[in-house]
Amino acid sequence: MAAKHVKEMEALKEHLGKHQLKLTRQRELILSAFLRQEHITAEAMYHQLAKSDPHLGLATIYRTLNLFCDAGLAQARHFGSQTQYDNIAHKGHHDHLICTGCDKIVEFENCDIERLQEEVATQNGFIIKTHRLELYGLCSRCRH
Amino acid sequence: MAAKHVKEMEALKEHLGKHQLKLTRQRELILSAFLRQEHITAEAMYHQLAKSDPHLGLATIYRTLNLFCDAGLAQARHFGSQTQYDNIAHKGHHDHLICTGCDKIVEFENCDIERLQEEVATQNGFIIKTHRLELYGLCSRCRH
DNA sequence: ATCATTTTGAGACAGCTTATCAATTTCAAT
DNA sequence: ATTGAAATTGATAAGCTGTCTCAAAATGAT
Ligand SMILES: [Mn+2]
Ligand SMILES: [Mn+2]
Ligand SMILES: [Zn+2]
Ligand SMILES: [Zn+2]
Repeated sequence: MAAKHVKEMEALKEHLGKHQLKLTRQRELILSAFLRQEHITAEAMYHQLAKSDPHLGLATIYRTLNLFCDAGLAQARHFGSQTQYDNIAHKGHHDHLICTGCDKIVEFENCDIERLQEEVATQNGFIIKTHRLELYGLCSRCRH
Repeated sequence: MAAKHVKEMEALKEHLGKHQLKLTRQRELILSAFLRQEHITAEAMYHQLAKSDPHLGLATIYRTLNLFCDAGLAQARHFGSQTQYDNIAHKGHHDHLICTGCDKIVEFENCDIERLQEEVATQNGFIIKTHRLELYGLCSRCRH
């Protein structure tokens, strides 16, 4: 319990230190809840945490998840109308397959695609900083 | 002038006919303005058309651009916070390189990437219906 | 020309996220 | 341990993009 998510906590503390930010009870709480998820929206986390912490504000959730993005622990992804915060703390970069039938999300990684993306960028004089690749379709179960 | 965009106009009329919709002055006007663009937001088109047609409503622009999507002339893409309507009337499918410095958008097409996407989907039991691939970075000019 | 149906324009409304600001908390310096 | 400047929080207002509402106008089949 005490040894859980220590590395991520250290990463957060390092970011806080570099930017004159403070470690608060809320930030610790939200971090530990966030690290249990694969992807989550601010709203979903708000309702989840409200059970044990009814006074935690939605704005604080948003602020904190955005802070995690700055710290490199999370990545904001716009699936549909809401922002999903993706837990990339102990996962590398990855992209997503999204089932439009049941909203299932599958993560994948493909070096060949990444390499071709770089090629395309170079051909056009660009240097890629980020990218988004989302494949929308039907999973095996929803196909029927 | 009169022979411009005839094919797209016919495509629109065909769609209207099939769906009991009517051809209006506004739809003609918005179509001809839209076909001059590569990508445009509803807001941008609203301001552009307001010069010659101050009473054209923003809701009408949205409705009409969405109609073009249904008719296969346009495709909605969510870059950042706004929806860009992409003129795909006489272009096939394509993806985008986006400069975060100057907002320049370069279109590209890469069959190898598309093929690898299909592979990834198949491996995971998915059948792709659509996808989005956006590469964000700096163009040659903005790199300095 | 008639008239049922569709469309329009203006503004209200909705969903998601950020800004505001007084009160509280943190933490470095005593 | 106490102090106090600076950062943070929570409640809520505001912002932004896009859709809905509805009375008035336009369309087009007859
Ligand atoms: Mn993910
Ligand atoms: Mn395009
Ligand atoms: Zn599914
Ligand atoms: Zn640029």
